[in-house]
Amino acid sequence: MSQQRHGSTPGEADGVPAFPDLPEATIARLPEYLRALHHLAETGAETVSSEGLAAAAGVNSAKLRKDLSHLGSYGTRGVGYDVALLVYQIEYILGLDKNRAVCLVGVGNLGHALAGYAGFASRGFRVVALFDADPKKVGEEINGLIVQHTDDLERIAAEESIAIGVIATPPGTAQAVADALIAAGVTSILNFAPGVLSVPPNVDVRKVDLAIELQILSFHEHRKASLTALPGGRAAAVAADAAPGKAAPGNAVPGNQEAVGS
Amino acid sequence: MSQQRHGSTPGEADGVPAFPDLPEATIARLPEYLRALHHLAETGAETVSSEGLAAAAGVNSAKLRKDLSHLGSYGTRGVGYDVALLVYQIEYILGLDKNRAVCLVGVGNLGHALAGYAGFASRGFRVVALFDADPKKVGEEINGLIVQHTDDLERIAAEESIAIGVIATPPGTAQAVADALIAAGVTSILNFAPGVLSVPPNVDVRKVDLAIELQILSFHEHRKASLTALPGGRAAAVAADAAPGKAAPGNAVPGNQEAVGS
DNA sequence: GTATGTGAAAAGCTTCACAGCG
DNA sequence: CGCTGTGAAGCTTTTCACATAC
Repeated sequence: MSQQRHGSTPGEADGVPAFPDLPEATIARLPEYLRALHHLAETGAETVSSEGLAAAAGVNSAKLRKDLSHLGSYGTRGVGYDVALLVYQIEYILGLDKNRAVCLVGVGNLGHALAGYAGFASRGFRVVALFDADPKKVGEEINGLIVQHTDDLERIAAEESIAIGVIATPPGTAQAVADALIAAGVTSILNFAPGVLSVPPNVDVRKVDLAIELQILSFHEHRKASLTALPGGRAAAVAADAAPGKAAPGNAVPGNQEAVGS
Repeated sequence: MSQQRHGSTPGEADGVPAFPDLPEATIARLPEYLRALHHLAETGAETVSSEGLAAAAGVNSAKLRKDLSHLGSYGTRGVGYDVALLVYQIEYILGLDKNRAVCLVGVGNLGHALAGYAGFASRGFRVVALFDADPKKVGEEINGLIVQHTDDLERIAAEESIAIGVIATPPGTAQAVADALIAAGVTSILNFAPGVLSVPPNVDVRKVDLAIELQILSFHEHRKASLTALPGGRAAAVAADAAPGKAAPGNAVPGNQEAVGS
């Protein structure tokens, strides 16, 4: 995450738009900005201020401006940002103009739902193959796709030039699936199976663990309860709404609400 | 996110174990440590070194030690950590001994899968109620629970003292559902619907957006491609494995793999 | 006048490296 | 001697506040 600068841009002075190296925290927020922008575009807005977009995305405006400044200067002082232009720029940076092929491994409870998840298709991702190790599931049709056996995963993933593999198998088989995906040339994996995947450094893994999310919330419940239940009673009230300037709209647990990843 | 200090600990000098205020980043990793510890316990290990546990959880050992040091000193120098003791301590801190009641709103594709997700039950969370606004779904039985109408959400959630509400509705109704949950006294929400929820400051929200995860991966695909495909060819190789010290095992996109929250 | 873009300060998090304990 | 616990250093991210441009 720090290859080329930009400004003292080495090489590539001509056609190719030098790839800016954005902070990870910024990258994780761009999709949320994009969603907010699409929403604004639907309501007919042509421009939006950093204040307005920040509110729609649930972040503060200084952060938003700094994030966008990393992409280049696409705002107009005294006016705001051009919605359509910004949509285009963010989609370009995120590589969403590429219509990437996704495959999904593990068609259990969760995998089944993911296979039918409209949010994927509506954002430039095509689910092109489904796999499962269970012979009973192989052959089943879900959302227009036939479930194939994981034995064929490596071959088919390579043939279809899959860009992103989604793992929704039980934990025990996740590593083997990841290995097969990687062997087929996949370099991005979204992992729903609990546990850590071991992958070479050029492969990006993102993990979503639903139980972990609940456990984090449980911690906060525990914390709130332990403050409220204090004997004496007065500490409860104090703690419950300390942080006076903080009564902002729409956020709470900080490392989240916008930007899951991280 | 910053109510009580600790150190100049007010009140509570006796029985109640003053609640340590852990860094958010640490909290987000505790569940992963816990999973790794359970796994170790199953294999019969009684103690584990920071090195060993760190590897199992996909973090580096210094980070792990610092995280655990926030809970207190539960390790033995020269030996390591007692697995059972550490499991107990982490479960206590996370409040997992409380068997919290969870309700799930929106039994569509994804909600249906979540209702049957074994990972919830196996971690001290009881799904006690399902809701949907669609009359066709009300009355349906999923995993032993009858789907109820969202009109009754507020009343039932209050009656059942729901601790955590999971929202898996379409984006348009998520805010209304959140409002109803909050009115019923729910102070923790896990939101799968795209978009930002507006909640009072005492309510914690965590968000999981599957499309955002894919978009972040798409960015990294785009970045990798733009480095590899550079004309001249040599810059490609250089960029592809810059960051020499980074060839670590089992991780990649940093803000993630362990600790989604983020 | 208004809102962006950005240096500089502050806060938060990670890594280092080693003192200290078992 | 090995491994934890932890100050201190280094890095990333957020926030502030204002010069700059429209």
